[in-house]
Amino acid sequence: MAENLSRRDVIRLRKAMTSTQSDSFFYHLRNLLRAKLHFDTLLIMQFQKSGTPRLHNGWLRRTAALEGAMRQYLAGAYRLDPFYQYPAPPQDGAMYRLSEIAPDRFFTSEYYLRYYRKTQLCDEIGLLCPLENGSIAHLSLSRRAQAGPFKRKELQCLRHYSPLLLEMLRSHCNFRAQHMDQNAETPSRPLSQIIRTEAAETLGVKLTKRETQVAELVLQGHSNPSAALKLGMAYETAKVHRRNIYRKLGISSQGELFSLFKDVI
Amino acid sequence: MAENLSRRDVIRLRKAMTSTQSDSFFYHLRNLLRAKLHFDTLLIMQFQKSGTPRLHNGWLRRTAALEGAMRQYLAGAYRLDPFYQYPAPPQDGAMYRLSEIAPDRFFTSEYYLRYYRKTQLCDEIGLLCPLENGSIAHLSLSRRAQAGPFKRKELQCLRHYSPLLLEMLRSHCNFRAQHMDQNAETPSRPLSQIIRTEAAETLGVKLTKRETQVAELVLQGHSNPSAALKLGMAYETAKVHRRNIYRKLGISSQGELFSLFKDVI
DNA sequence: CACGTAATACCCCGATTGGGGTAGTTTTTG
DNA sequence: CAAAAACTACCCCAATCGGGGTATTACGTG
Repeated sequence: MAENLSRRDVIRLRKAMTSTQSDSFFYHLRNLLRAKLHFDTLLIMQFQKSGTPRLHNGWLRRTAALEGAMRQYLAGAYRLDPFYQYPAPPQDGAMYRLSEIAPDRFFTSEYYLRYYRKTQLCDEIGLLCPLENGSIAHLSLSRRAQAGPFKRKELQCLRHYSPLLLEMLRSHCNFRAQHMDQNAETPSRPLSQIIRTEAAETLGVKLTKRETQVAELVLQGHSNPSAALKLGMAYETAKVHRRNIYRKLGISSQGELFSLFKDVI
Repeated sequence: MAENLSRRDVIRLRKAMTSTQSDSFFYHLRNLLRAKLHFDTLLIMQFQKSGTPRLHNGWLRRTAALEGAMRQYLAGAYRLDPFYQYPAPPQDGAMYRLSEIAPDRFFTSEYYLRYYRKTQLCDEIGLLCPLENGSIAHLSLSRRAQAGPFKRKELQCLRHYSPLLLEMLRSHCNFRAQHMDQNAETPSRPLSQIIRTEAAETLGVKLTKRETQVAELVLQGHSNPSAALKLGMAYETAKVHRRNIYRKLGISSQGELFSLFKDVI
C-alpha cells in the first residue's frame, strides 16, 4: 500500500522533519515526496494578511510557460487563485484538491484560461495551514496534463501524511518568517478594493458594496447561483446586482467584465 | 451639410488626389479627413494574397495600448480581424462599418476582448478595395471610446466621398506596391491551416475539413447559427461539428478553444 | 462492391446568461 | 423625519451552449 513507508522513506521523512528549521528543508521535502508520487511543481508559499504572497521555495519542471505564469501569479493574478481566496483553514491546517475548492465556473474563467491553463497543469493539491502571525502557509503540488491528474493512491498517500506535512510546513514557514524582512512586505490591495477604485477612477462609476462583492466573485469564477450562495442571498438578487454592474460599467457580458480588470489584476 | 466642401476642403482634396503616387499622400489624406471628421487612428494597409498584411501608413493617437495592439495585430492577430477575413470586395471597392460586418458574437470573442477592446476603440470604418495583384487595399479609421462612435454626419460624409477615397486608396497602394520588395513578403499561414496543424501536431488530433471550418468561424466570433449560415448548413449540423471538435480536442467550452489557439494566432 | 468515415439534419434535455419588469424592505443621508 | 439609495426577491422572456441520442446520405478507398 502507498501508505507504507520503506526504510528509505523513513530516512527521508526523518531528514525532512529534522530540517524544517533550515534552508535544506525544501530539498529534503522534495526528495521525500518524489519517492511517493509524481509532481511537476512543488511550491511553498506564504499568503500574508495584507501583503502579496511570498514564494519561500519553488521547484518547477523547466517550462517557459510555467515560469511566465509564476511571474504573473506573484504580480497580481494570485488574487484569483482558489487557494488564495479560500476561507481560513482550520487551526491544524487542511489539504484540498483544486477541483474541490474551485468556484463552479473556475475552469471557464479568465484566470484559468489565461494563467492556469497555459501552464498545462491539470491538477493541484494544496495544503493550507494558519501561522501565528495571521498569515497562511501554502504547500502546492501540481501535475501537468501529460502526467494526468493525481492518482487515487497518490492522493491517499498525501492525505494519510498530510498531518505530518502540515506540521513541517508550519514549522518551516515560521522559521522563514523569522528571517523575513517584515518591512519588505509589499502591500497587497484586496481584489474588492481594486474593483472599486478601478471602476471609480477609470470609469467614473460608483459600485455599491454588494455590487463589488458580486463582481469579485464573478471574476473569481462563480456563477450567479454560486455567488448568491456565498453571499447568502437569492440567486435572483445576485443576478440583479450583476445586471446593475453591467449597466453602470457600460458592458454587456462577463467577458467584458474580465477584460476590464485583467490588466489591473 | 457635411457633404459640402469648403474652399479649403477643396484644396485639401486636390492635394490628396494629386499626391497619391508619392509618400506625402498620407499626410494630405489625413489633413483632408481631419477637416471633416474626428478619428483616433488612421491606417493604410494592404492585405496580401498569401502574405501577412502590410502597414503602408499608420497614424495612432499616442497610446501604449494602441501600439501594443498594432504589434500583436501584425504578428498574427490580423487573422481574426473582420475586415481581413471579409470576402473580397466588389471591383470598385466598398466602405464598411465594423459593426456591420463583424460576426454576431465578435464583441464577446477572445480577439475583441484581448486585442481590440483594450485599445479603447469603439468604432471602425474600413474601406476595402481590390488591387491588380490580387491583394486588397484597406483604409481604416477608428474612434476611441471617449469620442464615441462615428456620428451620422461623419458617416454620411465618408459614404459620400468613399468613391474618391477608394480611388485614391487604390492609386496609392499600387504606387506603394511598386516600391515594395516582393520577396520580403512574409508568408501568411491561413487560419484554417494553423488550426489543422496545431491540432495535429500539438494535440495529435485530426480535424476534418468541416470541423476545421467550423472551428475557424467560431474563433472569428461566429455563433453556431451564424457559422451554419456561412457554411450553408443547418444550425444543428454546425453544433454537431463543434461538439465533435470539443470531444477530439478534449475540451468542453468555447473559452478553452480560444485558449488552445491564442498563443499560435 | 462494401465498409468506414464524414457530413447532414433532426430530436431531446438542463443550465446559464442577459435583459425586462414589479415590489417590498432596509439603510443612508440630507 | 422624510426622501433617496441600496438591497432584496420574485416574475417574465429569448438566446445560447453543451451534451445526449437517432438516422440518412454522400464519399472514398481498399
